[in-house]
Formats: sequence, structure tokens, C-alpha cells
Amino acid sequence: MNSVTLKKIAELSGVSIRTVSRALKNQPGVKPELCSRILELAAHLGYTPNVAARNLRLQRSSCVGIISSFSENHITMRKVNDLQKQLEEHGFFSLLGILPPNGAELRIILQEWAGMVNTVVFLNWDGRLQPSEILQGLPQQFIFVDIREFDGYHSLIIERASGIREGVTQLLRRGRRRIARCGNITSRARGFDLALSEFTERRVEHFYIQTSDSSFKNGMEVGPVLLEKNIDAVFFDTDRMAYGFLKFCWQNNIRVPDAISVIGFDDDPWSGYACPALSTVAHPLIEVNRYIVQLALQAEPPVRMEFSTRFINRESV
Amino acid sequence: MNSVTLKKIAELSGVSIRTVSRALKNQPGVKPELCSRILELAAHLGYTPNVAARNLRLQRSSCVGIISSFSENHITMRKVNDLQKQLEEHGFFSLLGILPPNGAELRIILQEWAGMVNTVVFLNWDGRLQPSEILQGLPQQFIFVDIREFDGYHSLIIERASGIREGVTQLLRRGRRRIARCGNITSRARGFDLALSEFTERRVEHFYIQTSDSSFKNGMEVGPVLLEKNIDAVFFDTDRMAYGFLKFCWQNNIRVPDAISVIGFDDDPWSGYACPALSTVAHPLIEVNRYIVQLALQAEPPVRMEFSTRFINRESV
DNA sequence: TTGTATGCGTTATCAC
DNA sequence: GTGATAACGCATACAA
Repeated sequence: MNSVTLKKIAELSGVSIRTVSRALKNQPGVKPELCSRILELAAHLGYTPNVAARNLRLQRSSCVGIISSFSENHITMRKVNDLQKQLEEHGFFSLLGILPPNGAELRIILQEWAGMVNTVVFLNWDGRLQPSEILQGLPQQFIFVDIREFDGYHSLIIERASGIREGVTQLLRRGRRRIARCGNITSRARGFDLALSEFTERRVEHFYIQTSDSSFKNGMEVGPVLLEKNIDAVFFDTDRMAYGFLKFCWQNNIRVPDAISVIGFDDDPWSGYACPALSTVAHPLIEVNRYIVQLALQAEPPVRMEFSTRFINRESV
Repeated sequence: MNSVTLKKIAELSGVSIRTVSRALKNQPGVKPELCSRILELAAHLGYTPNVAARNLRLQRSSCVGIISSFSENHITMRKVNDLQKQLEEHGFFSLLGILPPNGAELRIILQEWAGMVNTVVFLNWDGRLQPSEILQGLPQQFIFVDIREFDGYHSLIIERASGIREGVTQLLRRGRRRIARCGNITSRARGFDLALSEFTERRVEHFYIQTSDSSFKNGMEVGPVLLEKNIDAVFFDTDRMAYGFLKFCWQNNIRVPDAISVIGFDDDPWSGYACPALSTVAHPLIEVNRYIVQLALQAEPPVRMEFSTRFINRESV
């Protein structure tokens, strides 16, 4: 910890703390000569204000808490990183916490953050937990992103159907009629159903192939099933899973998109590098994060906001 | 900010602050009955200790600062994420800062962190900057990771040659004799030269093809050059760049590894998904981060540590 | 078993 | 122009 304080500077320069403070803050009312002498001394000693003391005094903080599950998924990491970046551009530092396995531990983290953090963003949540029980009485404002709507908290909802709808439009243009969706992510299921329900009149058939997970391996394994059902276009719940299917196709000499169109979800940066480059539905993370920064800047009564996804067309459709 | 303080609890329960403090900390010397009454009240009010005040009082902090350039590269994000995770497992929170374009701004960030952070980890550094000038007088201990050795600061060095050496051994076993290295990252150049210098007696020829960057696009563009020189094995400075070359091969019906062996660098998680799965040299990020946590836990005189990379063999060799 | 009093480093009010 | 001084919330040495 730093040992150069206002007091020390004051002693060394023979003035009072108040004067040093004024000089360092460029507040009026210090003789220019004295001011510059103090500034010089402070610089020489390497004075750095103590944020803990300042926060304590001002009853505020320059930190935003982010709770996320630890994941090596690129998209998860990118959400966190971009949020940190945007927060920093607005003068906030971010404190990162990993979502613990139960509510009690979560509460402990949040309590630890009291006095340090005014706003906490949840990028993940355990569906079995009731926020009202855990967050009860905690001093921060809470923002739930892409989780669910909870009464009394900010919720930023990602609306899946928009991007999927654009994707389906592209598929129809390409003459695809037997469209499948593979994976196990429920939030994406709803979007898919919603989007496809609008296209019934054109005699589109759709299928849902549920897998145990939405991993690369699942994507590979689901290959034979898709062939057997004569699927001509497939949405995967994650890009990762789509890569698995692309691998299956590569191994079995199935041409994508000639034989089958493939669409992923997440727009992780590798999707552009895949062979063929993967078309995907992109998460509006930048817009969402921009909104979070606004909420951090000024607390508001709980807000509900909806954000749309969008379709990114590459080579696989 | 929370408004429930020790004082408030003390007033409401009709005892002194000291007693409340003792009760909440389970320190001996409080009548059990009183103790439980206080605990109950505190829980009811949702008391949360104020970390700013506590840190101020104890002259310590539970945060570690991480300075990194903002990058969407997976490996960069993974380094940060894993470090945050490991720190959290040891009771630290991480404050993330983005490396600003000049020393003055960097100094401002670090000053802001005084009183909040004892340890700052640099995952990036601007080579033109002199740490001694910028960090002069700042109260924290500094750790430079994979950057360079600077006098008076911790430096954790990643030694490239080890992993590359293993890779070359594999290539020789496969009968490769014309080995190239592509990219523009100087730290990797040294490792490559070092590793290859050991194999001269077997009549290995090696080539260095310098590119403007080490991106996907560079990897695609370098394809014709490699063909022209009859290269039979190639190291790329990044996995990303290797993906570019794999794309080139895919487009031109060049079989990997039959026609040419390909090795990347970084082990980003997609390397396993590529067609064919990419062999790569892996960064010892977990080991490095474990060591950082140790340094954060107890400050030591400046330390120099070296970490080895390792070769991960998949389908592309 | 409980309470008083002090200080951590800032900021800001008020008085000189 | 400048200087005492009082908070902010917590922890603890020292009294009672």
C-alpha cells in the first residue's frame, strides 16, 4: 500500500491538508506559487490518492460487479471482455465474480462487494434460485442479462426469433424446405418456434433434434440422424456444435451447403474461419453492454429491455 | 451504497459498536443470548460490511489488478479469464484495466488503483515504454507476464523453444525436411531458431516467411509461397494464421497433412475443431497464472521464472 | 462481559 | 488564501 498521503505532503511542505487537497484538485484559492510547489512535491513523492478512503468518504464507487459462470466458451468470455472494455471507457473498473453453486455463497460475494460496487450484472443465473431470497436487502442495483425477467430487477432480454427469422428467409430463398434445429438450449427453442411459425404457409417442415448438450461432439454425432431424415437445412444451438457437424460432413465427403445448409448461433470469431465459413445468428452483445453502462452511470427504477439478434450470412447457407 | 452499518445495529440493539463487531465476528466475550440477538438483527437488516472502510482500516486489499490490451483473440481472453478464476479461488477479486496507448494514461489508472490493489499483472506492454519511468513510486508490486525482463519487477517468461522442439521431432519422424515458419511475432522467432538449431545434423532445411501480421488472412495469402518453395511442414505464429492456411488448402484441394504438415501456436479451443484438427504449441497459461496467485498472496523480492510450452499433436502433422 | 476512543486517508464545511 | 476539524465505516488497544 502507498504510504504517501495528503498528510505527509502537508507536513513536508509546511501547509495544511486542506491546502494540499485544493492544490492537487486544482481548486481555486491557492497561491499559484504555493500550488505549483505542492504539485511538484506530490509528483516527486509519487502521491496517489487512496481509493478506499475516497470511496468511503464519498459513499460511491467506481466499480461495477460482473457475475458470470466461468467458461472457456468464446462467446461467454467475449461478453465479459466487451463489457469490461465498455465500462472502462466510462471510467468504471470491473470486478469479476464467478457464479457460485449456491445462493448462500453468492450472497457472500455480493456482501463482500458492498461499499465497493453499486451495480452488479448477472450474465448467468442458476434457474432454480430465487433472486428475491438471495438478493434481499443487498445494497446494489442488479441487472440480469439474457436470463429471465425477475420482478424488481433490471432485465435485459435477448430476443432470439429476429435473427432466426432472417436465417429462415435466406433458407427459403435457397429452396430449403426441411429445416431442423439441433441442441438443448431452451431459450433458443422458443425463438426457433416463434420464427418458424410464421412460415407455415409455404409448406416448410421443421424438426427438432434434441441432444444432451450443444457441444462439438454432439454436432458430430447428430450427423447420421440429419441425413436419415433428409434434412436440407439445420440450425445449431451453438457455433461449436455446428463445427462438429461440419467435421462430420468433411469426414464423409458431404458438401456444405450444396447438400445441406448449416447455421450456427453465437457468431464466435472462428465461424468466419471454418471451411466453409459458417453462417450464424449473432448475439447483440455490444448493444446490451452499452445499455448496461448507461444503467451503471445512473441508477433507474427496474427496467425491462429487449434486444434483437441478427443473421450473418457466410458460405454455409 | 448500503446504509446498514455497525453503528446502526448497535443503536437498534442498545449495545455498543464494539459488542456488535464482536458478535458478528464470533469473537469470544459476548453473552450467547445477546450474541444471537445481534446476529439475528444484523441478518434481518441485511448488514454487509463496507469493504472500502475495512480496507482503509486494515491497509490491505482483496483485489489484484490485471492490465491487458483489449483483444478479441481467444488466447488473450482466456489468459485473463483463467487468471481471474484462479485469483477468485484464493479470495481475490480482479480489477481489469485495458493497456492505454501511452505511459501517462497508464500511470493514471495505476494511481486510481492505489489503495485498492497491491499487485498488478501486466499481460501486455508497449515495447517502447520504460517501466521504471512509468511505475516510479507507485505503491503496488508489478508482474510482467511473457513480456520481457525488467529490472526490479517480477518477470514470468514463456520459453517457446520447448514446445517447438517437440513439434520438430514429430515432423522429422514423419520424414519432413523442409520446414518453414510463418508470421511476424518476434518472441516466437527466437524459440523457433533455438529449437531448429539443434537439428542441423539431420539435414533439415528451414525457412522463415515473414508476413505483415499473423492473421487468418495472412495465413491464406502465404499459401502460394509455401507451395512454390516445396515446403513440407510449416509452423504458424498463431493458430488463427494456421486456419487461414487450412482454408487455402481446402479451397485448392491440398491434403493436410499428406501434402504438408501444419502446426499452429496458442492452442485455442477451435484448433481441435478444424478440418483436420490442428496440431499446436500450447501456452502454459494455467501454470503461469497459478504462480501469479502465489505472488499475489505474498509479496516477494522481484522474481524471474521461466515456463515451458508444450506440443499438442492432433491430425495436421 | 461490555464500552470508549482512536485512526485509516479523503473530502468538505466552516471559520479565520 | 489558508487551516482546523468533522465525517465516512470499520477494527482494535485499552478501560471499566
